[in-house]
Amino acid sequence: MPELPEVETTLKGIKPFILGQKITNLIIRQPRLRWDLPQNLTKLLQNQTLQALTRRGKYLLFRFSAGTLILHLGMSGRLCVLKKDSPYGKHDHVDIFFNHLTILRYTDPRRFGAILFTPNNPLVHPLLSKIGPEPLSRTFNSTYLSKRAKRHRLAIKSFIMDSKIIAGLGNIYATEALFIARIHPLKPANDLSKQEHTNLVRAIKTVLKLAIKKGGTTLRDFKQSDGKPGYFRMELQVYGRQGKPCPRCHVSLQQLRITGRSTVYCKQCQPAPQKKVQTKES
DNA sequence: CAGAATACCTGCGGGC
DNA sequence: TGCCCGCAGGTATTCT
Repeated sequence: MPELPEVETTLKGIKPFILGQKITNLIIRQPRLRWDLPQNLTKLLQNQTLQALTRRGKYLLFRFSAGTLILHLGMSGRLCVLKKDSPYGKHDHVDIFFNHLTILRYTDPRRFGAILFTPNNPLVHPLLSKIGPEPLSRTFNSTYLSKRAKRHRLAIKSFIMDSKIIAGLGNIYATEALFIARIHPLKPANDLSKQEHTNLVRAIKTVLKLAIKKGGTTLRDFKQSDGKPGYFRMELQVYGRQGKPCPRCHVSLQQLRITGRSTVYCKQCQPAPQKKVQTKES
């Protein structure tokens, strides 16, 4: 469910309903997520007014005077805004009540998500301190990418999915960006040319911006306050389309597995990397 | 040290 | 219909 654009969509969807509002209560039905919820979370948040809601990578940051709630949606997490007394389901683990009448509900079947609290600057929290630049910021550029790639021989797809290199890029968008940039996902990161780095940076920004734009249309779901999640529908060019024709050249799309993650690419548009030949002399 | 495998959970679709 | 298997948008932790 949540890659960077969906987290951004979630943020935009819930923000107008809860910013400046005061937390009156919490209902915790399931405290066991990736890590157990803080024991005293209700006490920490009670009577706290939401001062700011921001995003860092795939983490949502809810700032209060006492500190910051750090929330990650994991693989299957969702947040939605509901009216009080809305019926809850099996995986609706946490309800945060604002002004007695609005519920911010956290739903997560797989419970890979996380909810943490820090009294300090969240950006120095161990989970956030090592995250790379935001892909849509100016600091994420080809100079940065080629500099970081120099030391790494691993597949470019794994490289750009490393949050220490870039914040928030997941399997779908890594796959899509490599297709757009016409780079084979297995190409070693330090074998990319300067031009390829430039193309890849541009492709990442393009695909994320477009996805966020499309996610914007789902904001209506949040406004309905009816418990429906914000769907994120978009036109994926290659992800999940293995065996189907490449949208550019119509050759059948290939699938492979890179460090456990399914990867789709076009063998014609994304030519296989040159294999390095080991010679006796060198 | 880089990079790969593993672990955490539930649900779903396909094959039998 | 039901069981078993593999797979799923993430990432910290453990291993080699």
